[in-house]
Amino acid sequence: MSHKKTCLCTLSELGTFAPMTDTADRAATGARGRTRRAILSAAATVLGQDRNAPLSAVARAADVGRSTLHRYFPDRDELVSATYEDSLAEIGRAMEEARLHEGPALEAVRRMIAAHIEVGDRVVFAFGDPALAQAHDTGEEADEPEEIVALFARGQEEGALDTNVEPEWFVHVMWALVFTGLDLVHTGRISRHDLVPRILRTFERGALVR
Amino acid sequence: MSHKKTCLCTLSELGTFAPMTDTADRAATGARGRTRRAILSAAATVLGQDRNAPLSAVARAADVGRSTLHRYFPDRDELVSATYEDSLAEIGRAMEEARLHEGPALEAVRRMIAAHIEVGDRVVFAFGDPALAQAHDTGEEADEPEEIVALFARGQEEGALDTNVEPEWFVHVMWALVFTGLDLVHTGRISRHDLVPRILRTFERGALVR
DNA sequence: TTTTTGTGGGACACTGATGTCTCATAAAAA
DNA sequence: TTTTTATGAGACATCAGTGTCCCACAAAAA
Repeated sequence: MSHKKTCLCTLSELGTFAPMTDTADRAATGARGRTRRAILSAAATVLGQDRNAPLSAVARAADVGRSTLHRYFPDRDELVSATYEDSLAEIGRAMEEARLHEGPALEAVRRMIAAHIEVGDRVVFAFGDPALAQAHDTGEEADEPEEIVALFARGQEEGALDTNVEPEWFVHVMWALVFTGLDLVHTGRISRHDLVPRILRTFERGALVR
Repeated sequence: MSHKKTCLCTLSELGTFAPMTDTADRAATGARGRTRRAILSAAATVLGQDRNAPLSAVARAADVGRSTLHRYFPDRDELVSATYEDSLAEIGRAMEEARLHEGPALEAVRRMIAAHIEVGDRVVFAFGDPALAQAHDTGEEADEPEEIVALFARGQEEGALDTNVEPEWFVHVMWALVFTGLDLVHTGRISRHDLVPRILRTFERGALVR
């Protein structure tokens, strides 16, 4: 405590860490956590719409100063990374609630699509840009989430889904419908209420009348 | 001809127009037209992938100098406008070849989707960014092309397509599948050969097995 | 109270993209 | 040939976005 002002070296940075919670882990504390979540949420929304939006736009949407944003995420890359990971976590939570392993696969698919719409902003951000998924995850995995592919595969095994295509194709088709649908809602062409049933109908039965 | 060097005023710009073809219309002449088309084609491809790509990237893709690009299209907006109009024209030509008014609507839809894939780069550029269509066209029309909406509507009247949704919905679903499919081809996940049949199958019959 | 923490507002230098110009050089037309 | 046309390369000023600092202020904790 006595070296606070006498120390000229980079130890002054310790002042930034010391106030952290005793558990010494991430900044989940009241004020810090709230600000952090506000920034991550705003980032997903703003950068999901326009990947090249200026950071000032993110700060404005999060209702924080640009200084504060840089204080939490030093540069753009770190913000994007953190937002990506946070989005995956948020989506994962929604998937858990959808209980993908329970009941018939077809009904699980319906719950999953509805869950995707609920966390639409995160989905658009995380899966809307192919370059993102490939940049993170250390490039080892495919960019289609395991559990989703598995669910579609189960649907095929149960004889409910078309087996003429790979389950990965269904993942991308679902994303495409979700992106398009959310965009139509944003631009006010269709109501949010109609979105899920419409996507489900088209996804399952296509455009043909029977 | 005698005022070429003596004139100091902006009439010197006439030197740029005088060499134009006698018909005094657009620059469709050999060299000029070729360069112009090369730039427009490259712009559709590059800007379709990344709307914020630097103009130097467009110039490189078109195999012209950045100076030349600016000579044809003074600023970014003019390039985008010209590329948009050119893309619409190119797409329109593809639609004509598809003969949307002939035969059963369902078969016309199949020809139309195949035609979209053929001019994929233009489709991605022109219809991939909602803001584009809304910025041009003097904002009066809807951004779904008349003829395409009409074709889907005809499909509904003929009893071939689902009448529970507006024909405009089909337009966006088709675009979504085309964008996704082309992206999967670009990233080498599926072969170009399989693309059209796969999109048609999913678009018409959906994911359900029957 | 005093001290610590979180914050916003500027000011600043730096960088990449942009748009304008000039000049030299080929190719095409006279 | 000479003249015109189309082009690429480079220099240049400008601008928006970025990242870094510093300072003052308010809320929370001591």
